[in-house]
Amino acid sequence: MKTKDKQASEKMLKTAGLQVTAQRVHLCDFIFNQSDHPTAEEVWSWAQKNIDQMSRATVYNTLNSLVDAGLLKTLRMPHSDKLVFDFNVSEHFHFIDEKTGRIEDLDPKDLSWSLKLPKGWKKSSMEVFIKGRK
Amino acid sequence: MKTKDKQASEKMLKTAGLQVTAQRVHLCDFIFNQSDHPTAEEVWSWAQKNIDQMSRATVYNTLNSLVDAGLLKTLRMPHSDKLVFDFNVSEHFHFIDEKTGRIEDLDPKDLSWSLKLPKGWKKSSMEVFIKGRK
DNA sequence: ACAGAACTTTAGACTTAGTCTAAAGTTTGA
DNA sequence: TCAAACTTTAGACTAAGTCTAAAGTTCTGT
Repeated sequence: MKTKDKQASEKMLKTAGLQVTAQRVHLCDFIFNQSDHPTAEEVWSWAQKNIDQMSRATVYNTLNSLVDAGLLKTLRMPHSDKLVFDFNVSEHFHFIDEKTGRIEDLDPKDLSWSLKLPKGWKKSSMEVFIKGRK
Repeated sequence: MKTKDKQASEKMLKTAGLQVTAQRVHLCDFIFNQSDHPTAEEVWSWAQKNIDQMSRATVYNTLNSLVDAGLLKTLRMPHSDKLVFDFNVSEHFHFIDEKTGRIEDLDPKDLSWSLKLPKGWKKSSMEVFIKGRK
């Protein structure tokens, strides 16, 4: 791991109020610098190959801590039973390539919408998945 | 099961090109007349209580056959790891009540939207989940 | 109506993704 | 520096769903 990436991960963890541990720093480096919408199992399988000591529970604990700290969001895709993690935590939508299953971010500016909910219902968040081909 | 419901289920199965069996007729009656966005496990637990002979595999087989035949759609909700079945197969969107987890259909007329995809990308379908409170 | 083919159902083993446990190790802060 | 708080670990466990192959049911052609 590059020194600057290591330092960036450490800083991010600290800023988020999380303890800095070797395992978390390694995982953050992968999640934020080397992966794209990874599933938990992808993170775990990377960790098994690339980190000497790392248990499955630590992977899941770390992912959950990062979500709780607001550094990651979880997505559940209509086409798969796996939980997906997204380090883009600002509002945006997702495109799923039907051929490859690959997930791409869509700029929220590219979807304009207006919603009329029944009286008294209040929207707090919104998920949009576009399926299609490239 | 009411005679007219039984006949309706039989007709629906036939029309869809599926063999009519006692198990499928029972399950269809529940799915189409007595449930609302059920999960597979809800269907299975209903079946255990209400049908003498019914294996878990039959519940899943039947649900999958109904999906293949276009009579049901599957949904994967962002907030749950369970597959949900929807007998409303026409275009519509979903509202999830944050308090209860309950899923409500939204009339597609109540969400107007326009999407600008990158050159060459083609949308084939779209899922929208609104989370909020009532 | 009958035989054989095709399809469906069954119990229970299996798989996959993820959680839990409790003991050992690490980090923090007075 | 020491204790409290937090984190990691291996592996058992759980939940949701799939698979298997044998037995049962329905369909098709005559």
